[in-house]
Amino acid sequence: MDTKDEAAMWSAVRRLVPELSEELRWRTRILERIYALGPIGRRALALEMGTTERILRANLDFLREQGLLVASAAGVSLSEDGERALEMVGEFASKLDGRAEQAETVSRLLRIPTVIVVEGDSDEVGFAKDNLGYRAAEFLKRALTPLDILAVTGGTTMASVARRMSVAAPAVTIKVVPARGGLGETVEIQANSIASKLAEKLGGHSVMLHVPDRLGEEALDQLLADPYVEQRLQEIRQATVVLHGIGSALEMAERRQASQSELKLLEENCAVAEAFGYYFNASGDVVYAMPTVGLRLTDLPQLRIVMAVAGGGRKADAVAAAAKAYRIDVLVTDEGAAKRMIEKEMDKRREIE
Amino acid sequence: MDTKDEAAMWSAVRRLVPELSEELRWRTRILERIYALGPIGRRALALEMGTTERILRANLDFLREQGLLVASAAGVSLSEDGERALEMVGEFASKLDGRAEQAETVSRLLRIPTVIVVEGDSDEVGFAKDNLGYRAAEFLKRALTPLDILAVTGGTTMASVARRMSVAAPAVTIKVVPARGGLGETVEIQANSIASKLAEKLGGHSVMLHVPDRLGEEALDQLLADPYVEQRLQEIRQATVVLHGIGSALEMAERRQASQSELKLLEENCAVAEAFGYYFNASGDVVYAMPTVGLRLTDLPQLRIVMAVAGGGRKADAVAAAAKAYRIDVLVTDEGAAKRMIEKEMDKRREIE
DNA sequence: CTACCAGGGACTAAATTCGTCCCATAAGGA
DNA sequence: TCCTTATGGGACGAATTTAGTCCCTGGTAG
Repeated sequence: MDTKDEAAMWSAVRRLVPELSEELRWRTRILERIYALGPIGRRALALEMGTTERILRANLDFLREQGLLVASAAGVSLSEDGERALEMVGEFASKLDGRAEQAETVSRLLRIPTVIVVEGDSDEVGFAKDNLGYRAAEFLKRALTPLDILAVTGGTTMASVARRMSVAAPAVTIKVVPARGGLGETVEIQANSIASKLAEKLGGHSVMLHVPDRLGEEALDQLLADPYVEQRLQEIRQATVVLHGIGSALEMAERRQASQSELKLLEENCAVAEAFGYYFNASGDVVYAMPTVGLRLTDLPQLRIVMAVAGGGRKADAVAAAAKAYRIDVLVTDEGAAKRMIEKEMDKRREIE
Repeated sequence: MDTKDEAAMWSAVRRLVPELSEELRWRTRILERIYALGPIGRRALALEMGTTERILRANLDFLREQGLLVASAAGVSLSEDGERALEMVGEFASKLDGRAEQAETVSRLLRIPTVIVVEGDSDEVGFAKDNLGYRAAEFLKRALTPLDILAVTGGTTMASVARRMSVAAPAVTIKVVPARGGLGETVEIQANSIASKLAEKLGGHSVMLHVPDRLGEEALDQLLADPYVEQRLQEIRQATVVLHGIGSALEMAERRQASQSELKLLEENCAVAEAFGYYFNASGDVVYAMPTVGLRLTDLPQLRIVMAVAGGGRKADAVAAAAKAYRIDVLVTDEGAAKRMIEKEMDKRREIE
């Protein structure tokens, strides 16, 4: 079994028993602490690890039952087996902890307060994008309050968030709106469809904004004057939370069948990222704005939470650029993207020195 | 990481979170059944899998939450992701289930009602013998009643059972006796020491039987006439449960520093197994009995439970021979031994045909 | 000798799991 | 077309497990 298959298998195992990795990591950390702090008392260890005495006790009892540690008058310490076991799972555990480290590093480098890194690489492993959706959905569900108005964009990543969102308690009745008009994608990954699906799962309701893609200037003006569209835009601008994807500029332009002149413009201006219909260069400057209606960049500062979801090594540059362009409060990404982001940023900082 | 390291790592992981590998296996089986039985109802599936509706329901809810299966009016069926996940963990799960299969095969071939196969090979992986001890101890603890008198033999395997026995509720006050007299081993693995340790863990008390190893005929007779020894033997013969190890004949003879004539006798008679101080050939015939006192082969039929613990590929022949020599109710062994036992027995049956 | 912290026991409250019914409803055969 | 049947989902209380809190005895360092 080669490495990629193994990664996929782990992904599947973690999908089947997610609490396994949590428990494993937790117990490994306990063993590590005990190993480091020699014979230590239950209460002192609980304080050290930020948990309660009783809850740690259950774990210690179990580990002792398993013969991994021994208790003496001076406190608990690792048995011979315990040291061997710790050595064995050490590599594995550091992998698990690695993601937490990545998250912190990305958070620091891109100045994004909350960063969640899921395992895998959306460009390679099939599960990764799904994990992305799952974690994003979980976070969103906890973050939303009944008063929130949630704006969402389109794309396959957003679609997976909607797909993995579990049905919430009926107490939450949230309004979900598409952040931008239709984007000429297949219907399943349009912002409208995703808003509708999310609203259904969350027990709220959604508002549609149907505008034709690729508007001309004069058509846009007419549309904005339309009272129906006007009202929808009002609702969209009242959004308090926005969930959006970030795309690689050229891939997005291609997917939207941009004209030759547009493509040329993007290339000339070194566009690397796309979000909300805006294209950004690596420094975070807007180099092109698509002629469509909806949430504008200037609306973002008013929002309570700006949440971005994007994964895959190929999107690393795009995410970094977007983070420079506007305020992102929460980023859900994957190992593949996180790794490349860290590498690139590190390189850049070295150049400056 | 090579295969052996990986096996050791898994061993450690399972040691740290054993309940979750059980969960993994269980959930995988659920997915398998659903995959096989197409859309199937919760109640029908529960009946099929020998569990209750409610308990299955919790699992199904979880798996649905994870997006691995979808529910329709016709019942639950695997989602696309579910099929992929099942394929991914399939190999892994079959490994897990492999042991259960081995156990059943050994049970059938050797006519031992209860067979438990633990992972690893005691001859190779350091953890295996410990696992052996753990599972044996767990089984024993559940099987014992307060009225039982437990007889134990010596050896490193028995020592690991005693070591891994957890402290039982004080309700159980069991008498533990050594099955045979001292066997010239180091003190930690003598039957007396093990009986003492087990009694301590179980909250019972133990009886010692100190007799010198390597008795002459006349000394043996004198000893048997001694009223103190007489009384101890009475207690030993009243044992209701016996826990014993099985040794490879030649290794045991060497360890006990057998004389040249004894070694020659064993070789000539093709002795392969040793248990309770008796040596057996491959057919299960007694070829030599050590001159010591304690439980005799003729006492075994009166016992409620005869429990054997032996692992490692090198002991496969010995276990098979012992199973032919006397009644074994419960065998705790490991993958290494089970694998070789199955191979050998299969070969033998093929020869007969 | 004393003061302190250790592990382990014990009891209670909270949370979770599990057994058991019920129901509206879609599927499938007659 | 209707009727039987089995399905998923809801609900609720009993039973079990988990977690908070306090106490006790005992070893150990100063």
